[in-house]
Amino acid sequence: MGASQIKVGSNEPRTQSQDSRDEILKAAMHLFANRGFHETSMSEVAREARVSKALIFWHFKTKEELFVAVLNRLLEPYFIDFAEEAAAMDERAQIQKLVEFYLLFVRDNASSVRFFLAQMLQDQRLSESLNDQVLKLYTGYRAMLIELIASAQQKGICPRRSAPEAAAGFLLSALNGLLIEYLFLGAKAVDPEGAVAMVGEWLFGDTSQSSPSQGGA
Amino acid sequence: MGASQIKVGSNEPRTQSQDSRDEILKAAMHLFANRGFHETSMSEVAREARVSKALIFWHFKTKEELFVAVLNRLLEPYFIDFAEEAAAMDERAQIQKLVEFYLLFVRDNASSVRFFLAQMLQDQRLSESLNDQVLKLYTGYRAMLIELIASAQQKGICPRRSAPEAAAGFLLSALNGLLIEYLFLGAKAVDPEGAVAMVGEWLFGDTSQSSPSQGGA
DNA sequence: GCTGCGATTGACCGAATGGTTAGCGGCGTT
DNA sequence: AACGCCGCTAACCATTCGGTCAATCGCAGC
Repeated sequence: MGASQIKVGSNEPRTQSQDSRDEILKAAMHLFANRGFHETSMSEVAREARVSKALIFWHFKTKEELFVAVLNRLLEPYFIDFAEEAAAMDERAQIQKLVEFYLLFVRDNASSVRFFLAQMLQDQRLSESLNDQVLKLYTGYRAMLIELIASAQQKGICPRRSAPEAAAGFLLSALNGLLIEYLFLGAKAVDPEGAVAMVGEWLFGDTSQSSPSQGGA
Repeated sequence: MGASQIKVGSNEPRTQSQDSRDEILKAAMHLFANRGFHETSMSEVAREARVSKALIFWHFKTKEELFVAVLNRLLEPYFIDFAEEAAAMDERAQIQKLVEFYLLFVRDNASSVRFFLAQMLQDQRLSESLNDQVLKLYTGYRAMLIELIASAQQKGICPRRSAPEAAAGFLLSALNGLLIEYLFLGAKAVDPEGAVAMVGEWLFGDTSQSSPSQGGA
């Protein structure tokens, strides 16, 4: 229905097909992320993308192929390099920056994080590639933490004497716990600042508490 | 097909209908927990329960009704009272027991925990009642932790000076983090003993490490 | 103007879905 | 022996699913 009329102001000459493919991906992202794989039908995607169902199958051979395309698209913002952000900081500041970064990212990408988590929990077969990539992210983050903690311990900044691996594992668990707490209870229950302060207190024996309130039942 | 011939030796006189209803619930539990709501068809349930599909609709009006029945059945083992288990222990032992209990429970009920988590993350409408009950469990557990920590602080056992709410929240987050770590990486990555030791170290300034190994890359 | 080709569509398909219905066997009651 | 009810089933129903196909549309090159 008049799809050829739509020519939103994009000066760059993209093939018309790229446009429709993108529209389909956008619609599929939205639907898959909010309803999951099995609960989303190709007809719904077609309707939301204002495109015929057959066109989707022209762009993507099967529903699964569309799904993994969506997965990869949603995963893109997850790959950023932290290195440039923490150029000349001491270990302690780097660790805290890392923690804050994790939590802010989760807050800003809550919907896709929720989607990935649910997807990996439920349908392991469909999300094998997803599993690999997430695991890669996870181990990378973990390795950075271990290195930072070990370095901090050597410099004597960190009084805690646990093995860096164990400390990093525990810290990561706490972060993941905050993640799911955030997913369920929303922003009201978790604030990055408080968590960062908590980590500082735990790892470095801090007692400076900038925000001493935060009671809850 | 000859279903009336099956008369497994059960001496107790339960109505035949209760038997079939139970068989259906068992099959549905298995299938729902391993595949989710939308991915499980009533015909599959019927086949696994070795019962006609119509009989399922005779016991349960709709698929959703069967589902919530399964939910409640799966939730039963989650309601236990901790009070009797920790009768005459000091706060520290109680806290550690509580932590150990949490982790052991997750390990022993991993499949249903995974199912609940995925279900709540994905389909909030269908799991409203589930949400309520889990939240109740959560806040109950949290309240116990808060009380124990506060009490330990008053007695001077716990040197950490954070607000009990904050400490309990952080501890709970760590536990939830261990939960999802366990769900993804399996038993090899998380051991309750190590976690309990870690908590002791964190909360009470312990340095006794009974199992000093456990390196990882 | 014709041709060729990438992009797009409506109509269609078999399979599976959640749910219904008419009826059947067995058993306790009268 | 007739009745009625409970437990149960095979067959059926409308709808929706993922996927296919022949037929177009628009446009570049000749």
